[in-house]
Amino acid sequence: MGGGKAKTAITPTRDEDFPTWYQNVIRAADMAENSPVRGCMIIKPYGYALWENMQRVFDGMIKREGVQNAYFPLLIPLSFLSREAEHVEGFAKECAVVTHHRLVAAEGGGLKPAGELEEPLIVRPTSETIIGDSMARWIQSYRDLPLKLNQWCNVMRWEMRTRMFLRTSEFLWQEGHNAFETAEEARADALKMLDVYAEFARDYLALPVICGEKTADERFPGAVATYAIEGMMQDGKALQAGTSHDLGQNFARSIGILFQGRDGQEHHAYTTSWGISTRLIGGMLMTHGDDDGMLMPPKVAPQQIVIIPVIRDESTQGAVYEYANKIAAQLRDKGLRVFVDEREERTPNKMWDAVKKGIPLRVEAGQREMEAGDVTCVRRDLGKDSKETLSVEAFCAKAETLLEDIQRNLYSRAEKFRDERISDVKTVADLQACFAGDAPGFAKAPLALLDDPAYAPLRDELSLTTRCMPFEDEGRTVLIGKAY
RNA sequence: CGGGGUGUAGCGCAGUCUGGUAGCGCGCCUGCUUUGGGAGCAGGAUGCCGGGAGUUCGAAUCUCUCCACCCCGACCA
Repeated sequence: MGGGKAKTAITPTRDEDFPTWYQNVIRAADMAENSPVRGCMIIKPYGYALWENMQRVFDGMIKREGVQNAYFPLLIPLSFLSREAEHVEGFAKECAVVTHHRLVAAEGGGLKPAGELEEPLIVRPTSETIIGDSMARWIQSYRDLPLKLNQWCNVMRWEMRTRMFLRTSEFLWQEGHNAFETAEEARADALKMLDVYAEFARDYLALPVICGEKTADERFPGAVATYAIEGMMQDGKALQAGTSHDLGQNFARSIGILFQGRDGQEHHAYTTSWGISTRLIGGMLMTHGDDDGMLMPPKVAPQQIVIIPVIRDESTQGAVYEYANKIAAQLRDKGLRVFVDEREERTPNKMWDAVKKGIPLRVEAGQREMEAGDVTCVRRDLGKDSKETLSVEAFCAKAETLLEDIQRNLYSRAEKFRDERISDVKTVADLQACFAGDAPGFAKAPLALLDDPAYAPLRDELSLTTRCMPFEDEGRTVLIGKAY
């Protein structure tokens, strides 16, 4: 290559302007777009297919943990929210409120609400209170415990500033709500569900995450303890990718979740709640994406393999399409998700579309391959240098292994990136030096550093946050970084 | 809620200072030539220039006034 900069599919590049790059990857991959409603997003079919795959995998994982799915209302009576004092304080400011019902024609055209509700309803920002209300009726005896419920739904938080997938006013998630007889069981469950999150992130989304407990000021409103998985994005910032809360008896007390125990006495249940959201999609983008666009982890990729029939002259089109579809059928028999790109579009554009969408494996099948019984394939993670031509049989035999290899590669390079950007610091001065540069990553400090009087001013000046107290250090350290 | 900015074709923007028939790039449509890492040429369609009021013979442009959205902070999965 000459001295010129390589042409990238996405401009600006990550180095030039990370936030703009992020937005442009979403658009280039056709995952989502802004909606007419402030702060909300439209998830397009390609983005939603990714979410569906994530749901399918994760739903199976929690069912193995004995969790049952249910569905609770979108609207929650205002009075429910106020039951838990800390909870109200944490969420009140970001609630959307429904105060009226029914629309009638207004004078001068348009519509106006007709009746005012007796009690305002809030659009759920999370459902501890309304699910707790049902739990209070469903749980009577220790024999009803544990009760493990989950719902896949949308929630709304009226955020000041929104960013696609990472923070939107409405987002999709799962929220799990479990109830137990003892404090120990609840604590173990909160930790267990965090483990499930870590496994999901690591093994399916190829996201290396650090598991830990949140410091008191980062805790979920109303929780006794909040555990989180934290990821590092390619700009060095932290992303909280999932949380699991030990709610102790706080919610049970305020909502009245009581059961008669083995001792014949009434006791408050111990509850947990845990959630992951479409934010994980933003996390995957910022972890795996490159200057040519998205990179989908094979295990959840909407399309694992794209086959691009290369047409040189129209007389061969039918035969080449047939060839491509035959290969696709063989791969689908192995349970792989395959897309044959028969769109009426120029071949180079189809290739770039596949690149920008981050389809893990691209297969080119033209007359050349057809005559030899071959395919040409390229790995998205390694780029065009990985291009190789091999027989259909050989490729089909190898496809699953290739995808597993891509999955592993995505994880290990993300892990390497992260590990190179975690620095040990001992003092506030170290911390300051650590965040002097542009993409500092995380600092790992002794827990006592938080009590240093010089810490808070520096934290505010550099807008640092404590991410978590990693389990790997048994609570002796704290991870500090900039966050999304 | 504070500070800054932008509203003009589907998208991205110029034009506004200095008023005079609405422009460019991409995309889209048609045709021909092309097609293995982002095609070329020719033709074509698309605009209440954010809304309202004013000044003027004449307003995208000047004045007033609403409105919407974006960015930076405080808040957050």
